[in-house]
Amino acid sequence: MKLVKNTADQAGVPIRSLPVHEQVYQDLRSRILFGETAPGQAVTIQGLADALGAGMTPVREAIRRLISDGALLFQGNRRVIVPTLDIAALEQLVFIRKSIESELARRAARHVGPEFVDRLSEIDAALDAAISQGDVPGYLRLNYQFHMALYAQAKAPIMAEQADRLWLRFGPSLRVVCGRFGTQNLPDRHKDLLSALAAGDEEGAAVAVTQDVIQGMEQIAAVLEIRE
Amino acid sequence: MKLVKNTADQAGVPIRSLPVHEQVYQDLRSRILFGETAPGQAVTIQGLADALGAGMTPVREAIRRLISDGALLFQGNRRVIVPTLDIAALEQLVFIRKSIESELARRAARHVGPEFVDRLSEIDAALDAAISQGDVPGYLRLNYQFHMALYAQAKAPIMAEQADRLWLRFGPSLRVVCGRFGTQNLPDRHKDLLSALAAGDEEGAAVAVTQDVIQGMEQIAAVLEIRE
DNA sequence: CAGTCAAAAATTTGATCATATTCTGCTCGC
DNA sequence: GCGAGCAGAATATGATCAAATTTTTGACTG
Repeated sequence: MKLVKNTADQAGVPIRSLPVHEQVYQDLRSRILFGETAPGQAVTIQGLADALGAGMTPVREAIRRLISDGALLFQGNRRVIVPTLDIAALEQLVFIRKSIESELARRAARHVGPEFVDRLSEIDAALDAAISQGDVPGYLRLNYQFHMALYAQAKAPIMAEQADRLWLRFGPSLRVVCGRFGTQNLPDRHKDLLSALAAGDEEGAAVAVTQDVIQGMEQIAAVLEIRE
Repeated sequence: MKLVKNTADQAGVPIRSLPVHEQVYQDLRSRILFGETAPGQAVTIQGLADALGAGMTPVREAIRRLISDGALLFQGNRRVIVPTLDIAALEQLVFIRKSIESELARRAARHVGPEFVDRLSEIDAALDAAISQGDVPGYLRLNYQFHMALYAQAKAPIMAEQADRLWLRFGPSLRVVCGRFGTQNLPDRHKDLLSALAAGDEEGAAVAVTQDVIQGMEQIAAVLEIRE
């Protein structure tokens, strides 16, 4: 797979060609976030460079960013892996997520308009469809998209970025959960959230998100405890 | 300034030579954190490479990491600067810091022993000395050291890392505050914290840290409002 | 004739790569 | 088992190309 260096697309509209290091970053990030690279799996610079047809300098930069994001772990030697969650890490993630994401929901509820609720509902409908079809990758992507759309509405970019980064830490494990339990018993807290948003109920939105966070993390915890 | 490539120090003890990109990262990080590079100031890859006597690849990696940390800002073109805080950013930082750092204090209080309180007290004494001598860099470093030592004791590495990263965002502005107001009117909330810790009072520790956070952020806010 | 704006050259800086070097872990023979 | 050497992978450099900024220059107008 060769990355193109495009200054204009075929329609003649000048598309800002992203730097290669940015493309590699996005690519690798999404692979990790949606569990395509499993926890524990090693990531090599040369392997990635070869796979993406890029030089090693951009790959190197992408990997450093992802290490800083917590999406990759630099093991004292020169080895880089996708980190494996343990109970202690998960417990900390729950605390931080509850604090930040509930506040983001609260703030988003302050800025919603009807068109926004519609858009979220659309995503949620697609999400339900993915669940009933057992489409795990689709579920993971839409769930992420749902939350990020919500947080973008909060008009608190720094908080939203923090939340976003946290998803990189448990994303890989979420995939493992779905691989083990399927998509059937994924209760959906999003309906509560949508009605709270439609009513402009800040606290209701905060509670709904908190519930969603707890529930998701509990599923991961269940898998972790089995593995012990 | 040339970075040494040491496999052993002069005493013969094998010292693990850090990779150049790591050295550059540490160096630049501490410069930003303690305000040696002012907010708004541009950071160039080649400039840094020349200044540190390093190649551009390691410098590049260090800069990417710091961008991911929020310590540097990548401006759409290819320019990188130390970001300038605004009120909205500061408000978000206050919220996150209160949530995370108060919890870290709570957890640290659970794990303190007398020797730890002693060590913190030592740092605090040095901090007082720096304040009374008007030693701004010393104050900034010791204050950071005080908080990080506390958070390390909480046995919650992920939360501590999040907190650490946030300091990179307001550190540069703290320096500006001290440059404007000096070190004299820096009230010190650390005494409350120390006695709470010594008493094993989790909530007391949490409150003390929250107060410390609020007070520090208010000082920055005051400067921001002047600048408007 | 002077001032201003714009175009173009020059310089600075960023992006990428190919390559040399060093380090790590592993294997094979003793 | 244990140590030397080997394969592979990471680190780091400098060269090269491209993009952006700055400076220079020149023409046109008032």
